[in-house]
Amino acid sequence: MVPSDTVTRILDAAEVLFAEHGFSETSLRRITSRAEVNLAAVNYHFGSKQALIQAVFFRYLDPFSTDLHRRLNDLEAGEADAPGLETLLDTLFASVLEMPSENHDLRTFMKLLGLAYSQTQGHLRDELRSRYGDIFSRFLELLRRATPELPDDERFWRLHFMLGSVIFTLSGLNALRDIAAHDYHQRVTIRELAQRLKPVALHALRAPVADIGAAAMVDYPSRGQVTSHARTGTHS
Amino acid sequence: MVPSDTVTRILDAAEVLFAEHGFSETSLRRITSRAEVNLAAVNYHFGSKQALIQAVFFRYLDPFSTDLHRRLNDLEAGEADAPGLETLLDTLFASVLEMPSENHDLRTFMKLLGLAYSQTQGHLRDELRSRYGDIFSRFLELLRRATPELPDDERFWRLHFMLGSVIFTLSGLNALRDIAAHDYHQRVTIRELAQRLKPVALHALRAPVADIGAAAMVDYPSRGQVTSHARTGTHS
Amino acid sequence: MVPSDTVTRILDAAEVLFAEHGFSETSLRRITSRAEVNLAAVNYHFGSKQALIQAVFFRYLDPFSTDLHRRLNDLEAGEADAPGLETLLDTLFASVLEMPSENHDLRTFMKLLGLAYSQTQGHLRDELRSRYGDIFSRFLELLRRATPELPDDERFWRLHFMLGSVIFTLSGLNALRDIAAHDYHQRVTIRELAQRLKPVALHALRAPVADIGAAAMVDYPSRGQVTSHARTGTHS
Amino acid sequence: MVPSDTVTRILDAAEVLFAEHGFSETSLRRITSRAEVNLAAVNYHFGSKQALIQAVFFRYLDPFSTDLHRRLNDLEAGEADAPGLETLLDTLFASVLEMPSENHDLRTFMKLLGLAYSQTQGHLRDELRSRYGDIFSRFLELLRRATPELPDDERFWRLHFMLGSVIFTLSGLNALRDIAAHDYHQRVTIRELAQRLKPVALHALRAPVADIGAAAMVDYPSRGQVTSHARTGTHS
DNA sequence: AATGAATGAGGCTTCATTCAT
DNA sequence: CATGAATGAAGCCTCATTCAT
Repeated sequence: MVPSDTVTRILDAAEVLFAEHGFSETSLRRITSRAEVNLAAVNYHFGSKQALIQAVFFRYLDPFSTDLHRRLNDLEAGEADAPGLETLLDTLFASVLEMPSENHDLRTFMKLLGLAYSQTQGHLRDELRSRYGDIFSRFLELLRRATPELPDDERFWRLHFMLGSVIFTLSGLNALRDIAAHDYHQRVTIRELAQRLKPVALHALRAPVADIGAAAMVDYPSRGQVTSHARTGTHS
Repeated sequence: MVPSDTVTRILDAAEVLFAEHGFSETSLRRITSRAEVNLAAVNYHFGSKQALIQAVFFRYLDPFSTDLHRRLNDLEAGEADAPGLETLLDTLFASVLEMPSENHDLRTFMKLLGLAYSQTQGHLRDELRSRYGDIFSRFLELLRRATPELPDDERFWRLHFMLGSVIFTLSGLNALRDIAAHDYHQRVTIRELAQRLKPVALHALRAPVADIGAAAMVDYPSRGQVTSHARTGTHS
Repeated sequence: MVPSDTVTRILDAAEVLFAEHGFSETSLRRITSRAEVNLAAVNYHFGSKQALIQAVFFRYLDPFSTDLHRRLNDLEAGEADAPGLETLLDTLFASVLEMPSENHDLRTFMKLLGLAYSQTQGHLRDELRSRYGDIFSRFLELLRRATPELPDDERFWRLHFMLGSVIFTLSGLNALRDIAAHDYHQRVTIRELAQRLKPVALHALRAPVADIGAAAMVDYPSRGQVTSHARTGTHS
Repeated sequence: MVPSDTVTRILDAAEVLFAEHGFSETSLRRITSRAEVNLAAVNYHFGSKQALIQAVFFRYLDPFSTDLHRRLNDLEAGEADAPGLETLLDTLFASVLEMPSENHDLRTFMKLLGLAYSQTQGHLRDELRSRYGDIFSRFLELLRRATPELPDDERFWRLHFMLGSVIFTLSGLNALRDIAAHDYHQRVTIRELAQRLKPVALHALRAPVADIGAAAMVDYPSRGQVTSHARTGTHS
């Protein structure tokens, strides 16, 4: 069951090139050329380009999913109460940060994840949902217990706000890092970014809930009325 | 200077198709076919596919940029002090939400923005930066005055966290909305989402700053140590 | 509405190569190379290889169908009674033999027709049926009146026996002609073959009808019983 | 000398798939997949795809050839005179109809035979001619004695007319049978078809011989002269 | 100002075959 | 005896672009 050398090399090459140029923009020729492998090998081992794309994700996410499950098991076994929000986030961050450190690049994968969401790869989205829906649901349920004050729908959206922060930032990390390095003379690591993100995420999840019903009534002010518009009072 | 009917129809078609399928995945044939226009018209009027992509963005962002400039003018003219954080966000949201209401779809554009960031369209990123760098810098400066407690680099990253929330959520809105509608029996509008996002963004920007130097020392716990790991204490 | 030079050259090349090597065995590369035309021209002008195959047939059969209709019109206008069997066959033969003599090769087309039947080109068969069903039905109806003594089903099968004779013989004509030339020192033309075929077809159609019901009972003799088997008596 | 199970399964699968889709259109992958056999097995056991095609035919035709030889032996041993035309045809039909009844499908083979003639499988035609030329010649000689009134060349062509009827009809039997079933509410068996074919073949072979020399002079009438054209008088 | 025709490049996939094991 | 892996060639098709009209 050990993946052959050829398979691994194709996956390695595909991973990097997809992350760098996108799926459609990366031809099989380029992948196999970089992997120093016959062009037909992709179709032989994976069946199609789409299947290769999925395989790249599976190789990353399968161990991650397993690891996170195990960590959540530990978490639930160790404490009487449901884990708190901070503990939960720490666990998630730890799983994400540690997992691929072995031989893969986290940034690469985050870019892939960003691509997966933005490029319309319907097949991918479906496959990911069906394959990793369980771990996602499990985490969401723990998050629910850790934030009982949030209505379900509000929690759903905030989770995706957070997800967007992570994926967007990390997937565009190269460009952003260049800017940051230029403007603030610093080089950030992913670990540092995680440190920065944590308090933001915590506060974001604990922010008071806006009264949507009322808010939906409030028309945003047009130009020229800006200074006198009614405050919605979500933040005292 | 009035764009010919052909030009407008191409832009309209391109906008929708790009948002729906991505840039590379949308052929000029499909665009011109949908626009009921000759295949050569794109190259005739725009010069190349890349130029068309840029034109789609300019048509959206030019009025937005102008509008936001005007609102910020009003803001600065009306008050003695620098505008507060909430006012600033309200102004931004108002500009975003109002702008395309004339004849375009905000969601469509947000998907395009998401694509622009994830798909490696180097030319686009450069073009956007040089064309809209001014308004971005202006807003960032106002944000700086509204959040004097934040170090510059921290503010930079948090702004991108927020940006990620917005773009990610809105660009994947269709899919997410379906899930939300199914699980929580509600249909969200973009305006509602903005209402949900505002308090989150406010609190995220105002979250205490983690001590990165120290945090970088802290190794994330491995599996099995989860329950006893040292809390980082970012949130009391 | 005049087909461009490119279109004509593609059709000419395809016609010959298809007849010579079959559909699947003839690549578009070979066709366009012979036609001295760009490889992409086939897809530009016809859309696909299948469409090209159909177009080759249409170019032949459309004029033939029109011509035969006109001849049958003349036939029905000129005589009070329904035309006799021999007249009918003469008309068909004349239409077939005269039609493509202008600039095409009848033998080539007959080979194509043979291919169309034997190679499993489902799409072609359907297309031909729907496009030329009318003229076929019209001819069949006239044949019905010319052979009132035949049951409908018998006529149907005999017509296909005849069709098989024509198509099979003409489609394999090259090979057969070589043999005939070698064994009988003669070179046959298609016109001569038509002369040979006519009396055969006439007598075949007028052969007495076997009693199928009874015949079906009769078991064909096994080996060793040959000399004493019961004659079916269809021909005295 | 017993063919291994693998060989048999490959032949069985190939036979059906070739008949159904043609030679070029049937890939070795499909054959081996249907036979549940390793992809390389074909090349291992047969050497090449062409050799497989030939093997499929040999498996059918070798027993048939043997059987027909034996029947002709019986025929010549049993009667003083040369066998009559009808007896000869009966013998041929009996051999054809009985042979494959063991475990193969006659219709399948007839489709193969049709393909062999129309698809340009040069190698096949040569191979069949050299392998079964003897039995063909023997039958032709008996036919010569049974139809002494026919010139040799005329007999040659009429035999091929007949052959065309058989192969064309049987190779397209599925489609034709559907039509017949729909139009005439009957389901035909191959045996019935043979019953129908016999009188037709008999009369066809016995039809008077056209005067080719003269006929070749006769120009087929053009359109508009149809009703008044000179009859060629082949059938009084 | 606009277009129909044409093209070179390159896309993914499938093929029959080979070879080391 | 049999097979999984691999490969070079070739398949059809689509692409963005150009150009004469």
